[in-house]
Amino acid sequence: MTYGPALQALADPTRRAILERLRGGPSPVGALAAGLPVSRPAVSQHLRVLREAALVAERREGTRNIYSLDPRGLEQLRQYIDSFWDEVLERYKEAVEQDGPQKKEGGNHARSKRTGGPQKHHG
Amino acid sequence: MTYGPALQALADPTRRAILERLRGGPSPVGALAAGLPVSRPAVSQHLRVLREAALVAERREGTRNIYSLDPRGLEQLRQYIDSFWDEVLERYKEAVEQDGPQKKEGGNHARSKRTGGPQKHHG
DNA sequence: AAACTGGGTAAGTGGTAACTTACGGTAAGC
DNA sequence: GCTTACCGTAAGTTACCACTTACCCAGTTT
Repeated sequence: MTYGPALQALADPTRRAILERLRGGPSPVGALAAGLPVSRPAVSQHLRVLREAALVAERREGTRNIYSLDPRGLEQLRQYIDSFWDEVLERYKEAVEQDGPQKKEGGNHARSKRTGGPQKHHG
Repeated sequence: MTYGPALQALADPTRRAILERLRGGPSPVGALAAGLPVSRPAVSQHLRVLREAALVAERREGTRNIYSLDPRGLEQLRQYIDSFWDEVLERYKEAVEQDGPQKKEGGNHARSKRTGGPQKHHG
């Protein structure tokens, strides 16, 4: 569970832009750089970081390197986030039990909608 | 969906350590700094970043500031990760359909275990 | 073989982020 | 009121990161 490199990789906007462009499918380096406001070597360096974080995978095809999204890094990130989710759920329930019934805020301090309140989403 | 600040906040190991310490429940600043290898002002600055990323919440209690985990930032992060998950699933299936049946690699190129292969985990 | 395409690496630079010490400001205790 | 905890902010320093240009290497084409 080495989520550190993945989190550090995702901190950079340019690297996130690279991942966004990979949503449409695998792509060689040149095509990636063509759609970004930085030079091709910069993209190469970013791809290296993303690869070491297991967020992208590399595949050689003749003279070009095709990059694609790698599930492994995303999986590690998801596990990291989810591990906090359980904690935050616990603390949130505590706060609700102590704070909700006392104040008359309608009792929906723990919102039922997905956005806005914590919610178990994985088994 | 402003996942940028949250991702940038989580890139720093010290900030992640602060969040780890908040797993056990809310805590004042001094207690947090006591368990970390940096000075108290440094922790204060980190808490500011975490607060602006909606990863922690602040509550004043007399002369001390109690910090706790905030669900909102985590929710945004989860949505961001999950948005990639769907894409990576699609690409992965494509790769398996094209690569798996042709090569005789045992057919388990798409692994069934949760760690190692992409998997739908949210409705 | 020579030329071309595609891409990773090296070296250098500017900006920024993380940390420190010093200070100021508010609430509690004697 | 004065002192003592608790904490945020200011100013300054250092280290790292993203980017650029220049260079080099592998594979393709004619």
